[in-house]
Amino acid sequence: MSLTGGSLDQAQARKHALNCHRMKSALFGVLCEIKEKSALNIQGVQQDDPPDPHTMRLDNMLLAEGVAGPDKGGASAAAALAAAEGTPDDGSLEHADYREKLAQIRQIYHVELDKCEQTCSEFTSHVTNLLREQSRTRPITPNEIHQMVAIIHRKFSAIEMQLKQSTCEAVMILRSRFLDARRKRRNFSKQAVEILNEYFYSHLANPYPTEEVKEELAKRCSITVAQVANWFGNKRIRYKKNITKFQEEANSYTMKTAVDAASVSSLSSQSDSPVTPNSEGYPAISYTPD
DNA sequence: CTAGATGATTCTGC
DNA sequence: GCAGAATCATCTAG
Repeated sequence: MSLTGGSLDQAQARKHALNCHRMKSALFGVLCEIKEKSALNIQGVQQDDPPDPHTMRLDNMLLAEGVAGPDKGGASAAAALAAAEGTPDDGSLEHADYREKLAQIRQIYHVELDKCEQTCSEFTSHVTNLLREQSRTRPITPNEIHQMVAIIHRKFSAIEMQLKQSTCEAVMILRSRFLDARRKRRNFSKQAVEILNEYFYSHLANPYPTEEVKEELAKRCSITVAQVANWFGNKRIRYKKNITKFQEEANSYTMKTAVDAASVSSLSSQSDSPVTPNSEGYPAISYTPD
C-alpha cells in the first residue's frame, strides 16, 4: 500500500492520458497489424474444419440408441434388442430393466452435456469480456478475440466428444450385457434337472438321446431342445471327468428308477414318461449301497 | 465374499 | 454336423 498508495492517482492519471493520447488509435493500429503478421498471432486455426467422421459416428450411434435426440425412453433400442433376441416370452422384464438403465445413461449424458455447454458459454463470455477490457490498454484485434473464442469452442467440443465416447461405451456395455445370453443364465428347475438326470442315469451306457427324446424331454422340462442338448453335452463330459463324484447321484437315480419300475402303481402320474429302458450293451454304473 | 456348480458358447477333430 | 473339451459368465450355498 505504501508503495502504490501515493502514486495510484498519479498512475490513473497517466493511464487516462495515454488512453486519450491523439496517437493512441494510430499506434494501436500499427501494433495490431504487426501482431497479425507476427508469431504472436494464433497459428494453425482453421475456421471451417470439416465435420469429424468420428464425431459423426458417435452422434449417429447416440441417436440410434435413443440417448441423443428426442426422448423415446430407449424404446427403439429396446425394440432392436427384442428383435435381436427373438425371445418375446421373458423379454418384457429384461427390457424394462434395459430401458431403465438406458434412461439413466441418457440423463447423465444430458446433464453433463448441458453443464459442458453452459461452462463453455460462460467461459467464452468471460474471456471475451476480459479481452475487450484489455483491448483498451493493449492491442487486441476483434479477429484475435474471435480466434480465441474458436479455440475455446474447440477445446470444449473435445470434452463433449469425450463425453459422447464414454456414453457410447456405456451403452455398448449395457447392450452387450443384455444381448449376451450367458449373462441371463438361469438354473433349470429342480424338477427339470430331476427329469434329465433320470434319463441320463437310466441310459448311462448310451446317454445320447435322439431328437425325438430330446423334444420330449424339452417339453417335460419346459426348456428348449438346444438346452436339453447342452445339458446332456455338459453332463456327459462332467460325468466322465469325475465319475466318483457322480457315483452317489447315479446311485440315487438308478435306485429311483428301479423302485419306479418295480412299483408301476397308480401313484405315478407320468403317463407319458420318455424314460425308455436302456437297450444298449454299454456297461452302466454299478450300484453300490452303503 | 468365495468356491464350486451349472448353463452356454466356442473351438477342434472326426 | 455332432461330440468332446475348454472356457466363460452367472448362480448359489456356505
